[in-house]
Amino acid sequence: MKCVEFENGVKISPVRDLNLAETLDCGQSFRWEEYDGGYRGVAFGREVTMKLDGETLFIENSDKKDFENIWRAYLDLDLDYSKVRESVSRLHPVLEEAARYAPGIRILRQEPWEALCTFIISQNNNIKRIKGIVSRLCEGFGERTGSSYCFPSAERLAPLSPDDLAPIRAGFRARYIIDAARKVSSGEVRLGDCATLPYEQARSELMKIKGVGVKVADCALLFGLHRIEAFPVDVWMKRAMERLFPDMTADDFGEYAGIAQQYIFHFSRMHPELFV
DNA sequence: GCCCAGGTATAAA
DNA sequence: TTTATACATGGG
Repeated sequence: MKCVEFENGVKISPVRDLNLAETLDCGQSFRWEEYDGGYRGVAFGREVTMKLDGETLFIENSDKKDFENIWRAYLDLDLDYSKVRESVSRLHPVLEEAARYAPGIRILRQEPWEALCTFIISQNNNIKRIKGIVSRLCEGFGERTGSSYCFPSAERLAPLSPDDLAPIRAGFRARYIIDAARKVSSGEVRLGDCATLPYEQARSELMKIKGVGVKVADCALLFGLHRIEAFPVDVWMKRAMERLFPDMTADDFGEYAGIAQQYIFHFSRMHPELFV
């Protein structure tokens, strides 16, 4: 995989098993928008536009250093997803179909705090509205970068009260966001340690936060701390499990459970009629 | 108006 | 231990 700089960014090739729409707009990050034939968004304080032409990935408004420090890991480019698909496809024929349906899904390595916070917002909510709330949160409290705003840090939100978040219209989740910000910034919840703690302990650590149950904890672990063994089960997955995998439990999905879950989640969203 | 949305806290059985 | 309900908001 080679990375070379051009006027306004970097181009990387070859990049296989990546589809930007499937990866950036499949319900794991809520901060990417279609823009000029690609996707524009902010992560780790950098606003970039990503475009894909065949097996060449263009990251505009970036450089070699940021690619190595941020985007390489963000897009999980060092994991061979062709092998992952082979592996999970062996588990179940429906999983094979789901993986073949969206072979360009990759699990993002997002900022842990952003993943935690956005999935707190996600509870009993829909993706369109989650995006709106997250966008207002960034515009209202994040620092500017380029034409957009960074995700506000836990330290920035910790001194606020739930009422201060009224403008973002997060509803009952506002107090959960503040509780999370306080516990993360004070170190009462050691978010960084959740990358290496045993899985059950990492889950418990996050569930010290009000409004964080098993689903939100698993999403934060999977999308923010790259614990790909985490297996978030939401209402869709519950239905999919009952309907399509009645003989399997979360443990049967193996080391790539989180990735398998995302194939199924995306597939089930695209084919809701199969999940009545 | 009613129902639902990448759930969880709380109370009651 | 399991099951029912409220929760804020907005789109269908």
